[in-house]
Amino acid sequence: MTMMLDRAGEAVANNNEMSMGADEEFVRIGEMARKYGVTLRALRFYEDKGLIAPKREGSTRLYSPRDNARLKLILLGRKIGFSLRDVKQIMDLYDPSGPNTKQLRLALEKSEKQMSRLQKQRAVIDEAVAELSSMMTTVRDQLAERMPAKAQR
Amino acid sequence: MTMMLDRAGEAVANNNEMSMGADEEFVRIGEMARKYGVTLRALRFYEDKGLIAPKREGSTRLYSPRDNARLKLILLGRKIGFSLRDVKQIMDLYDPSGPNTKQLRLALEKSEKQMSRLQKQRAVIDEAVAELSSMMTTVRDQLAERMPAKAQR
DNA sequence: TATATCCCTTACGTAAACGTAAGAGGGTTC
DNA sequence: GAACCCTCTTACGTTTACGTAAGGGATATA
Repeated sequence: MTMMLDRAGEAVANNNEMSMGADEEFVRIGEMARKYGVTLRALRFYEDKGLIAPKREGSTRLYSPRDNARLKLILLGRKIGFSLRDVKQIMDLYDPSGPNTKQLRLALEKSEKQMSRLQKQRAVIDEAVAELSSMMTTVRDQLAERMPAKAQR
Repeated sequence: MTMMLDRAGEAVANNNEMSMGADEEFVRIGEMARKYGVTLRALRFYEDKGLIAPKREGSTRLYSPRDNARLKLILLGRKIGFSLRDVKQIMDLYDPSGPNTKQLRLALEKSEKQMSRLQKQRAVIDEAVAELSSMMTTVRDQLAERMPAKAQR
């Protein structure tokens, strides 16, 4: 039942760089997790799926601002119901030196499909709600019948 | 890709009872499947899960009108988003000789919970739709920027 | 008898996104 | 130096409702 993340300490204690160079922009997995409200497992999972690739310091992951941006995109994708595969396909098209037209087109295409899926889902849910509430009425009535004129709660 | 059911013939051909007694009310799995638009696998699965228990003639399943009613309930349950477990728990409370108050209560309780789940789901979907459509607008704009004044499709 | 239909059981496969356990390696602190 | 805290890898487990394949009877028609 422990589905919470590690609840890391302030992670201020662990800082290997004595030089304190201009690399405060890199954060480790724990901070990343807290920052975005995801678990360590999730971050490693995304990496495993090729969605993000933090640099390493030994075996420790270090996330750059760019990695932050990628994670934001991942989470946005999840929020709108994209699968990780979808997100990856779109991200894979990213080219820092170009208009990224293809990427944008794919994103738009997938978005349209997702939009219609969402509409359908909502329709299904609405139907379910309708059925359910009519059923509840029926059940309540039946319960009422089976009860002497007592408190109806 | 063959997710269709067996497309059984009219099942009129196979009728073992020469006597033609008053048992036309019993149907075999194929007819049952067609009648309710489910697969044979599904029917067997429900049975395996203890949701329905057709009588047997040898090894062949024979569904009574009562089994029909049960299946209807199962499908209704599925439609409103109940799990098969939920449906079973409710069905298990059925007592032909009684007011079935407990059953009705449980059904109502589960219904209320399900209703709130559905509401939440709808909220999530609505959020997703909102995010998605704003994203689509952005993407479209970016695409427009990257295009000489050509056809916008 | 060959072919078509229907039925049966057993049992592995599937999808998605992680959860969770196990065992172990640093660095820090009291 | 024991106790913490953070991090790592490997790898099996979870959820739900069937899909699908394999191998085999039974019946009925051509």
